[in-house]
Amino acid sequence: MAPPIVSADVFLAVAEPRRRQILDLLREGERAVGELVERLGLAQPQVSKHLRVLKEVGLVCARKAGQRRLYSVQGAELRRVHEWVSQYERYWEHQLDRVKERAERETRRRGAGNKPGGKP
Amino acid sequence: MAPPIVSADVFLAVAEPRRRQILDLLREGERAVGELVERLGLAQPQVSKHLRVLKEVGLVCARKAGQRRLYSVQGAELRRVHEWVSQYERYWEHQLDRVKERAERETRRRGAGNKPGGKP
DNA sequence: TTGATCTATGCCGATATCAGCATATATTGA
DNA sequence: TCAATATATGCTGATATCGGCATAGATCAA
Repeated sequence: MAPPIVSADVFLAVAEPRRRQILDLLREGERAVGELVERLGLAQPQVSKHLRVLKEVGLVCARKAGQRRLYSVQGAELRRVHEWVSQYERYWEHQLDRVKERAERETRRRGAGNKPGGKP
Repeated sequence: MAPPIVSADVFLAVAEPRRRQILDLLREGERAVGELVERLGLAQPQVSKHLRVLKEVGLVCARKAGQRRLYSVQGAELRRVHEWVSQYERYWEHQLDRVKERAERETRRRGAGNKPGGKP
């Protein structure tokens, strides 16, 4: 994986399932690369590359411990994602309201959908 | 944009800035493709393609109104994103705690970081 | 210093994605 | 039926991304 130049974007970083997995593992606490490799069943270089992407967007940080690097979550950047997606809460909360709204849309479609009364 | 075969994934769908823009516009209410084109300053085919992706992951739905298609948000799928990212709330809430934790890590690093007392 | 371990980087090929352009497919109205 | 409008789809080239593999760099132990 060549040095990610463009993708300094949290949304993109998190769109990768493996990277979400890595973050989920790190939520348990600091982990060395080797431990992540073991638990992900992924090759070591791939894990290092994903970690690099995560580091570049500020989602993880690393500290040296002997010959190992211990990575941990630095999740502040996820706040942007949380704030964005939270704007859509009303679309899954109050599921009953959604059903109702859907029904209304149905009605509208059948009733005044094309044109109020104008049909061949 | 060829028919997206693989990317039936909400995280990926939402990783695209334009698609988030589209959703944000649709949050104001139903919109026809043409209106989105106008407000996004993007070419019509591109908008249609992004809408298709959003539709395939269930983030929007369309209804016919004359020769136009009115798209609206169907945000229930975003719940998955919200739930995932919410697991990381502690990383940006209580900023003071974070500072404290960071300080502790610093201490650990300096104190017992490499090896308790073993240093050239 | 030498060798072993742990991690990062570089290169490769396959695939996906995006924008741009042309064009096909409705749908409406004359 | 024919033209106009609105939207969808197909094709193309440029770029990004991912995994696999080899290897470089760092650190520790003897």
